[in-house]
Amino acid sequence: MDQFYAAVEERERPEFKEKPVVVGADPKDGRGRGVVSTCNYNARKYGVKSGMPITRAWKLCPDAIFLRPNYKLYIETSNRIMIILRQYPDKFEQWGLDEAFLDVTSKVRSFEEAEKLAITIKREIHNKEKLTCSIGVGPNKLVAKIASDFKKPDGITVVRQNEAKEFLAPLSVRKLLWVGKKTERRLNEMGIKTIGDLANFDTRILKEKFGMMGSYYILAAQGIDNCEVVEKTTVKSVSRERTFEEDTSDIDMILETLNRLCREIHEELIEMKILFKTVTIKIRYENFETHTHGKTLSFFTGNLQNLQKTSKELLEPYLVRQKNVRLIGVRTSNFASSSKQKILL
DNA sequence: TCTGGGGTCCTAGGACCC
DNA sequence: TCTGGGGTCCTAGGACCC
Repeated sequence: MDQFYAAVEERERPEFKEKPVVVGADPKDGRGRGVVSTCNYNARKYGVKSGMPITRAWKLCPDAIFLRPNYKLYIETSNRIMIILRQYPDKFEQWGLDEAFLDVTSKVRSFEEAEKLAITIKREIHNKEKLTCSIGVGPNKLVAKIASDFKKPDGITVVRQNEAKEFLAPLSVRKLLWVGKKTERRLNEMGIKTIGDLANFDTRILKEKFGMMGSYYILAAQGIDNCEVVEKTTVKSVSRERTFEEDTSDIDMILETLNRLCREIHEELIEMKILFKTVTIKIRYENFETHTHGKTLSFFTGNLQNLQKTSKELLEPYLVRQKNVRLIGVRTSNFASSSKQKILL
């Protein structure tokens, strides 16, 4: 979907359309914490981008409309879009709230037919939801995903297998899936800037330096990706975290927040009928130093007091330091279904 | 620039079992 | 004395995704 959160907000409030819209944290006149989730194209003209600190966005474009994300609305919209998409492929994989992979291999006979199908899908989404999206058609997930990003907004890009290598070669390595900021920097230091550079690089050295991912990058640079389109069905962890409005040393307040995060997790686990065995806390100090500390119990539980007591015990050793706290978080994992498992409290 | 929140997966070390 | 090999599970940190 194109600038999904911002586009949904514009749909609900058409008068926003002509203005820069930034969805994310509250900028609080330049003292706010957090980042930009999504912004519309009018805001991008000022240099605002997703992931940017909200204070920076506020400096770049103080007159923009700054909105807090309305996740309920985005999730509902996303769910309806995913229902539309599911009609078309053999295999379907949702990717976040606003992206999806559709394996249509057996539904079409050629890339021309695939492109027509892409047009049909775009039209249906636009008719039903008044939103635009950009679609990539490719021989595998990797190429399709990069192609989907090639022409935005409201674009379609088709890349056949025999065109894939040429299509990728001039693009930055950063465009590859699983090449983030750190890997990009490491590759750049090795003189690898584009996917073409990567395709021509010594495979032995890449494997040596990047392990399993190295092997993936080598194939990816050739336009090869054997990953299946597979729906992720089971949840592996449920977590909550909170950045305080100001760094704090108020232990009562920190522990109160911890209890609240535990309650929120507990409610979600009950709804999902899930028991957990592992609790992990997270703490970030004012200098951004971050630690996690976890414990696996000897039994599965869904009990709120267990969660609160365990997370408090895990967090306490980190609260004696002479440093203000920026963030705390709680995560539960190692799940069993409560309908199958014996419940121990 | 001053860095959210919800996730997944990988790595490396260590404990422990037979 | 100086010590194998297969396996599982746990822990902490980090990179990456949207």
